[in-house]
Amino acid sequence: MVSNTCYIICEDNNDYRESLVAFLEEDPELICCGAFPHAQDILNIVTTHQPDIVLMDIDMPGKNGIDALKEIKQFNPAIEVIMLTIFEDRENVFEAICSGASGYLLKNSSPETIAASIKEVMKGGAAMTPVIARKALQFFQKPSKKEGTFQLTIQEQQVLKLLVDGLSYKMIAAKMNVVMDTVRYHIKKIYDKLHVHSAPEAVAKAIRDRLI
Amino acid sequence: MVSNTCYIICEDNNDYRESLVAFLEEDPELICCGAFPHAQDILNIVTTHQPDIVLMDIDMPGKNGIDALKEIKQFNPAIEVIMLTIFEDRENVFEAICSGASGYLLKNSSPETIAASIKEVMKGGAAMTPVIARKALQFFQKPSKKEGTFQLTIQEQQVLKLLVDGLSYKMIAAKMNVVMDTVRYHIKKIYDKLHVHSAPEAVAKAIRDRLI
DNA sequence: ATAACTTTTACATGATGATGTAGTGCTTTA
DNA sequence: TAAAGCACTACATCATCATGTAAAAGTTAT
Repeated sequence: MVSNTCYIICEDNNDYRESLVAFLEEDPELICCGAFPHAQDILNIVTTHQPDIVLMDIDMPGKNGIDALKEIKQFNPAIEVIMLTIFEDRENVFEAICSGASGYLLKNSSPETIAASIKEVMKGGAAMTPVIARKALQFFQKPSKKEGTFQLTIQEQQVLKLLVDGLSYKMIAAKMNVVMDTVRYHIKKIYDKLHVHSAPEAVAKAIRDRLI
Repeated sequence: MVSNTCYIICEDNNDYRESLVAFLEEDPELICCGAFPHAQDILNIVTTHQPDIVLMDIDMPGKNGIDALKEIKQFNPAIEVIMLTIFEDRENVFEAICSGASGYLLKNSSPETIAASIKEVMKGGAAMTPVIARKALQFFQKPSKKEGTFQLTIQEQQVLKLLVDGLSYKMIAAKMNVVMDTVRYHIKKIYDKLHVHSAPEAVAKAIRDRLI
């Protein structure tokens, strides 16, 4: 069973686009069903050409590749998108990944790598160079106790966790087998340490700073 | 300039551990400075053997690999850790990545792949099979409006955002140029839609489901 | 245009939360 | 051992929140 993959490419550099397509033509599994110097009308493009996968440049005149990516994913999440770009800064990588890109390759990648990446993505994998992967991972490696966990005691951490889970003072007290006043005591100290003055604030801070 | 890499391995399967080490011995750049069938005393191990990188199994008798990973990273974030395991479920991958693993490989990876991964990590990259990478990426591809944004109206979204920012009803009312009762009205509806009964709960849900 | 719905406002009330003061008991440290 | 610090408890008070009912005002649809 031969499964061919139909791809389109949006890339404003004519030389790069054409030579990449020319290379990929060599591979019988990869079928180019469209090559465009922009992503202007991306939704029309994908409805018309029905690609399995889109190779998308970021920096293009008119609509940029990340906005195009968002439109595609909103329109049909089943369409895979690999970003193909010269930018490898945190912001672009983060934006692209969060918006649903299945891969992020630099343009200086070899065409062989790009071909292999397309196939990996079609097999349910993600395509990234190791350095990009590292950047991606760093996004959710908790900088948690970056400020030293705010020095919360065990009980305070426990109370905070239960607070984040939406429990009332009364319920927290029950869970911890203490009296409500004890819970108040701990919560006051939590507020002081987190520099907040209400439960919603504390919860937001706890989650965002990954204290819990 | 030859830069040798010193690694240790924690892996309870003797055959696997020994054959992997034997293979890696072939590579003059990779120096095994310790091989252990457990991670029991991991902090002592790393202080004694000073590895650049640790290959860590997850399922081991005594201390599991993820806990060991956490200890290592807390002790010295400069030590790279590659998880080497048979588990590729969401939870383990997520835990490992969040705890600072620089790589996550399956044990059925070829030893050549493992050797290459060690070198990639030492060059500042991350080591993951494409499928693992895909799982990792999915963690922060916003499932945002997975349940249809909970159908919050514009005002409700606005109120929710301000609530998450820690504002009181009074402050929210002022910001939105409405009376406090209006804020109450919206908040009640938000609670109904989110199936919660308090501000902390709403805030937690909003942040976790990326509604804001 | 009228019914149906949404948004805004008002009023009321019981529950919960935020904060302060203070006393007891236990552990740590000088 | 005395001082200091932390955890727990108690009591008090005012503010804020959660919820309900209800009535204008504005919108949408038939």
